[in-house]
Amino acid sequence: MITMYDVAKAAGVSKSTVSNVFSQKRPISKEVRERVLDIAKQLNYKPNYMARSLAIKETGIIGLSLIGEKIKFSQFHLSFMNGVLNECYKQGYRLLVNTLSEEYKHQVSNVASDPVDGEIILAPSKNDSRIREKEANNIPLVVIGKPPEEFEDKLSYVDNNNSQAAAQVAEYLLEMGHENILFLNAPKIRTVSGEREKGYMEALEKIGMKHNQQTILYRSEKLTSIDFGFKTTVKMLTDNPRITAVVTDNDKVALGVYRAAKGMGLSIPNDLSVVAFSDGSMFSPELTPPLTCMRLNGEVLGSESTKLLLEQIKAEHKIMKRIIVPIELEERGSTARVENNT
Amino acid sequence: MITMYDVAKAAGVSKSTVSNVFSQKRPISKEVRERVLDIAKQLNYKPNYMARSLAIKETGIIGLSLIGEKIKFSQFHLSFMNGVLNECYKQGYRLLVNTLSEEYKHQVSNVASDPVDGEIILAPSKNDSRIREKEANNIPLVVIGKPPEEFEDKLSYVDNNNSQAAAQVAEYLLEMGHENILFLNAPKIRTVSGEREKGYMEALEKIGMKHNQQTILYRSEKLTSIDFGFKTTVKMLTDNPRITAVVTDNDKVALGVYRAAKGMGLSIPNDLSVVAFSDGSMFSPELTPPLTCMRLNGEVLGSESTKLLLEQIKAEHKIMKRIIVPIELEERGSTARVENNT
DNA sequence: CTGTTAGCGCCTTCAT
DNA sequence: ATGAAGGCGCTAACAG
Repeated sequence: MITMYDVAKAAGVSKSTVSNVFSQKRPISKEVRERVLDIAKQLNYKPNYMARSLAIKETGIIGLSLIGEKIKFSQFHLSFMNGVLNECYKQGYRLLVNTLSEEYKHQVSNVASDPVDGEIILAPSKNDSRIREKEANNIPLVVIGKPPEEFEDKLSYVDNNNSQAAAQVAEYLLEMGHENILFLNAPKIRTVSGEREKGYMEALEKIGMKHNQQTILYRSEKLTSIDFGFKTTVKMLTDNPRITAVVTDNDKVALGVYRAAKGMGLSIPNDLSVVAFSDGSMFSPELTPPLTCMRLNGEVLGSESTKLLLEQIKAEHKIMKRIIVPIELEERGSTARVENNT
Repeated sequence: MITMYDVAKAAGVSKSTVSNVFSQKRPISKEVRERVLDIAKQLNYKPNYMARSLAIKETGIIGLSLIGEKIKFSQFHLSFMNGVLNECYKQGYRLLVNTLSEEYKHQVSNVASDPVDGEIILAPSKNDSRIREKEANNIPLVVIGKPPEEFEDKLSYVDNNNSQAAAQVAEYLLEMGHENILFLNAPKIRTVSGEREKGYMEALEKIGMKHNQQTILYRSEKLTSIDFGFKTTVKMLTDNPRITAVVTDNDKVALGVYRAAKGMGLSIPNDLSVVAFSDGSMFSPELTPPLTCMRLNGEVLGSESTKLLLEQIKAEHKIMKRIIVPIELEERGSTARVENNT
């Protein structure tokens, strides 16, 4: 490997001169610079990224920590990453996708700091070791979604108006005459599930409805979204045929609901209305009619959180900001009024 | 920042002992190891990634070099990344998504090596500076798609059977009676466009058809895929109404074709058949009927290329392999026989 | 404007 | 099984 020293020697200058030619941190006479650059090219020299990072204590990389179903990206992740990358690109940062499992991380050999200047954490859980760890090491952090309570006043986050959105869904369905609604919520350990439940219940209580707790179910992380949607719907609709609407955590769960409805001979939206929290970008021939959704905007979440993180990385002192990205109801074909003649 | 030295001092041992506790490169007595680990936890110590990488000359990171439309990921990229990440995950590597523009890279300050052990390069162009550069620096490389000719015998790649697949499309359409076919190919600088053209033309010539060169068009990188599909279709079908089929580079181009057909009052597939090279995962209400496609398998491409790259990184000597992932025709609703009574 | 001297935090010989 | 010393390639602080 060819180093700065080789270039310096060949050009008849000192290492620091070569360093400064590349870093442009101090003025170098034109002739010297050109000579150095010329020799560097001849020798095919490139400054070593790691050595540089070690010296300046910056990596120019931000991390994105995802925990997906079997680490598979969904449409939402895709939009999100597009937002993140776009902003990284503008500001000259790179993105490290972090999907190393907790399990793997606990191997001693791998308990190392991450090569990043900051990190975006998606879908925090109630006792998230990722947050605890980064926070302890003073690594700039932006969380997507509501952080666990103990951290809520300590870090920046970008979130949707989940509570309010859930209330809106409830009001929307109630207004259309639905009284027995099945809510297939996110896994209980995700902070988002609590937010949604809160808004949802408040809306129901506001109109004096004694809502049966039983009809809010939380996905287990052991089940895939599709399975959860399918199995739960079959079971619940069999037990309680008066259910006329289902609200789901995401579009895959909704797909499971569609399949269940089809299997049970129920028509959407005539017999069953479906609404999903989703970025609305999933279309599949199976998803007919098109899914009414509370439309998350993955790309905006991605770009906003990245801006926030980079701002924090560059800032002198710690700053805290919260950004709420509103999600709105997008009515498509999967919801309808309840027929009076039931 | 707390370093190895601090831990060593607190534990009453030497730096190298601490180092070996973490790296497990040489045996350490149980008591010492536990004491060190204990103190490390108390002090919240984590080995520094950059320092470690500098010393051992490994990063544990692989790079993925993408050049998309405005750096936006498509469905294909998504599947591809899922394949890559899955393999990274299994083998304990991390993924760096590299979308820094050429333009940006040319700023002197940024002409630095990448912090990766190897790189996957997507969609090579005929004179790809990315390949040239990595190759010159002896960085393990896997290319997705056919590399430029000068490198074809020098590096590993994973490709689809593009030439053969294009021939199959041609035969398929000819067999259904189509004689005037519009081929909206990939940009000319992408090596894949040549591959496809080759197979396509051979198939046409085989049945003795003098095919008019004019009907193969290449997307300009200045146009978005959708615009290219739309504008070209409108123009070509206006000039030559006898065209009964369109083959497209990807599903977004196909979407443009659908829009054009709709605008011109043509029905798909009755008046116009459409086939796309696509991973078949794009569905949108606009894409009705479902698109017949030569189905790329992004996930397999991703995982195979990653396996190949990691194998190469770990290998003692340079190895070269080629992997061909077949793509097959998936007939859906957008293609039909030509009516005889034309 | 340029050179010299110390590190950055870890790993790696070579000792013991 | 453990220490001590030198080096990975670069930057930074101080000189001039």
